[in-house]
Amino acid sequence: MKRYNPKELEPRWQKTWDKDGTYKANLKSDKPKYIAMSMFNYPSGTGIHIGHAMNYTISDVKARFKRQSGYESYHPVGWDAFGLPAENYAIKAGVSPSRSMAKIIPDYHKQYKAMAWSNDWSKEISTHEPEYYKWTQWIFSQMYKNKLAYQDARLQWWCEKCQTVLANEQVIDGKCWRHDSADDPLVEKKEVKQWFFKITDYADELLDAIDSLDWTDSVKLAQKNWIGKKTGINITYSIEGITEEREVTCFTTRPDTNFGATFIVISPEHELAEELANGKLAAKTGSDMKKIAEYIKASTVKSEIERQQEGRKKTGVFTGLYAVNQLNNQKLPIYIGDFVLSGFGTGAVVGVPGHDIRDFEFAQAFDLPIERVVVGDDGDELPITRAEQVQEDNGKMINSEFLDGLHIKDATEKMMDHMEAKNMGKRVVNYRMRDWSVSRQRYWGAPIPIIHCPKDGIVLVPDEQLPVVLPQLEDFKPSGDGRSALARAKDWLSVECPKCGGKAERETDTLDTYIDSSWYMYRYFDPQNQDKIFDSEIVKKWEPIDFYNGADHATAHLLYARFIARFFTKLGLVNEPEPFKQFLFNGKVVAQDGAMFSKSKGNGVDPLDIINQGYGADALRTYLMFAAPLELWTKWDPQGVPGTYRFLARIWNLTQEYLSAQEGNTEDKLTQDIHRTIHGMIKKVTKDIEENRYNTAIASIMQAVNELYKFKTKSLARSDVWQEAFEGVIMCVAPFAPHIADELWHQLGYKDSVHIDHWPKYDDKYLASDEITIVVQVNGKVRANITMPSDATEEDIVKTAKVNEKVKEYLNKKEVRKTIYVPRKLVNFVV
RNA sequence: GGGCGAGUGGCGGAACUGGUAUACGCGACGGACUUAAAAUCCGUUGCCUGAAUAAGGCUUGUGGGUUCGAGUCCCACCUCGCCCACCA
Repeated sequence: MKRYNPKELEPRWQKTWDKDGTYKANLKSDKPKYIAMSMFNYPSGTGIHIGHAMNYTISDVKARFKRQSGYESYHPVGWDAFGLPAENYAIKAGVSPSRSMAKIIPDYHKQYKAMAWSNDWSKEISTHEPEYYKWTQWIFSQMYKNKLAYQDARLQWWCEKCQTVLANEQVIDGKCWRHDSADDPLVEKKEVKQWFFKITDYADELLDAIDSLDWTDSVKLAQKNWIGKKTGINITYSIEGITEEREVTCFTTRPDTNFGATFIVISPEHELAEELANGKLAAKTGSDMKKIAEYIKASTVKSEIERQQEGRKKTGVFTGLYAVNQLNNQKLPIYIGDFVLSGFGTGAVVGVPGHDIRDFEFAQAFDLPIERVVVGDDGDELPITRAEQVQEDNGKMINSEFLDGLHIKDATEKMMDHMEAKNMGKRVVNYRMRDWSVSRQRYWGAPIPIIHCPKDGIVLVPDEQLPVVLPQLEDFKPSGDGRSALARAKDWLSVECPKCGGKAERETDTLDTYIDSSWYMYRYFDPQNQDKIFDSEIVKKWEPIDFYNGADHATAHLLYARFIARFFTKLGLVNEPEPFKQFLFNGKVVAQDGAMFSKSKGNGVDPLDIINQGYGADALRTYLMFAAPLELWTKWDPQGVPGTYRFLARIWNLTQEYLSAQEGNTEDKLTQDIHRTIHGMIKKVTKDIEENRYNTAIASIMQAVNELYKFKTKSLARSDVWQEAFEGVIMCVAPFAPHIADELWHQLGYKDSVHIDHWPKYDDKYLASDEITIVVQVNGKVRANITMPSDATEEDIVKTAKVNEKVKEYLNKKEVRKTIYVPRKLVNFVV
């Protein structure tokens, strides 16, 4: 008998599939289409790790399942090759990033193939190739032409180590996401001229569509929070006793509490603050210009993390000015405080210390009055002196004249109506989301296709001159003045202005790599197109992506991709505004102690090691999909792969036994049992894979195999029903363990691959048994099981249950007050 | 601080719309084969009392509730994980 030897058979099948083009997708096929993919990989040079093995196997199983089920199934492959890690690695190693990519990517090919991911290699893409980034640049041009790209000088997060600006989501705990260890520097704010995409124009669209997405709920919620839509009111206050006439406008979502307002705080970046600091304005009674200027300076230098380290201790400075609350003519002193953010709302807030914790803390720090205007569920009406009395998000109004007695929700509406009628304020909507900063001052990215002309200003590179090819440089370190290394590429830099033909200079910023990854799924459908970004006809046939998964990038990447898809619909390039029909936010594999696998900790698990130890990719894939539900984080168990290896070997051994058995008949009872087992398995596996519950799908195959081992002790013969059983098991296990499946499929006599168009069908008629087991309870406790013919009536069942010895004991001649009967399942006697 | 999710054997985890809790796997123990080991196969394995594969009791983080019946539904609390975080 041949032994199960993955080391021999796996490479052999990989070659065969390659040669036969088994996984090549025909995008013009008449079959129904299906595309499953995981977020593409960033080739870092360290190879794939167990986390990649997890991610890509998830979408591969899905793609294989659909391919077997008769779909034209496409499992694409590509590389997110631009970006900082490759560039930093190149700086360190002294090799250009393009050269190191040329070396790294072929290594990845080997690893992907060893894992048996059913990729269509003929359509491979990489974002760093000019053929690809030509179209990334084209997207920028389209944005610019549609007035969705603009340049603006803004305070940006700046990482000293990266020498580049960072998006908000790239700042983690006050540090750069790439440099977040203890000895790394904190990020700073720096004023930089940046290119932006106006994603905020799409905020409502992006928000409204979220509910209808078939995505992991936590991701949908994260997207909603990221957009952060808030409806409120901008209240404008006039300022008293000032040298020039001024107003201050505050945004609030809680105008109902406005009778409790006792002060106003503006952000250090507020223009009023600036005017006070440079002496343009002052209170008639005098403002401490020096103190104000010092405070502003100190707070801009202060990093985010320093502010956090100070906890909630509020700082600020009085301006000498007062605003007037028109509701009750109360004078509200105006402060400058750094807890107020300039980027949200109007950069000014009205302080209601009785009902907002931050305002309360500020009031305590500056000894400002605290008024109660809401009584919460606790009924506490006492003056507010402690923090835990603050913040009633439910309650009724007091001390608020015409609002008294109203619930806060109704009071909010009434106050907004009142303020709008009296011209005190105007309803507004605010978003947390800002425009997408797309400039990076780094070398390894797609150059922004812009030319700066002394005469014509900003000029777009004409489409026919794209791509603007990234020049080969010896030294790609940032230039140090805030510009990328491209600023030193003098030949490249100097260019003829497309408008006037005069001497001009290229833009030296490159595009954020999130743009590369926000449209790559479309390029998969037409990877070689030289004339267009892609053929819309093919894309419209294949969109949306049916299945997408990943363990990271729940907000930024997915939101940007959705934005680009919506932009593409407006350009008529695609039909579907939502690019990903289904998104699964899968869990990660972590070390046994719960720590993340990482190179620096040296606790990584290399999938290739496990394969080469002799367990094979099939056992590894099966273990990863079996260990836990896909959305859960899993701890790596070194005993796990041997376990699934054993399971596959059991299938192998049993099949060998069958193949060397004599031809013969299988008796009816056994035939029935085998049918029930196999068809039950097929039903469960089909449903479970469909619903992304791979762990229980595998469990039910294991269970069926265990059953077959029992059945074979009765009689194992080369009969139709046994043949059907082995084919069923092999087809069901094929998405998880593709090599052993195709090998055994051929041993069973087939000449084609199990992986195309071979998914078993089940028939419910085999699932029915002629006997049913009924649970009998007395007072809700299980006391007996009875076996009844499957056509037994309720009357029969209850009668039989009642006379059961065990049950009789518990009924103990007492009167049965109530009998509950659950059809074909259970009887419960209440005494 | 806010939001979301999860607590089930020694471990990873099953359990459909409330109906036999602990499927499947790992580990452990026992047996068969073997000179021996590995591999393989067959058993046992939630906890407590019991000699018992007799019988009984208990058990899904804790405490209450609804129900004939609760891992599942409701309320309160505890613990852990993830995400966001001075967003007005």
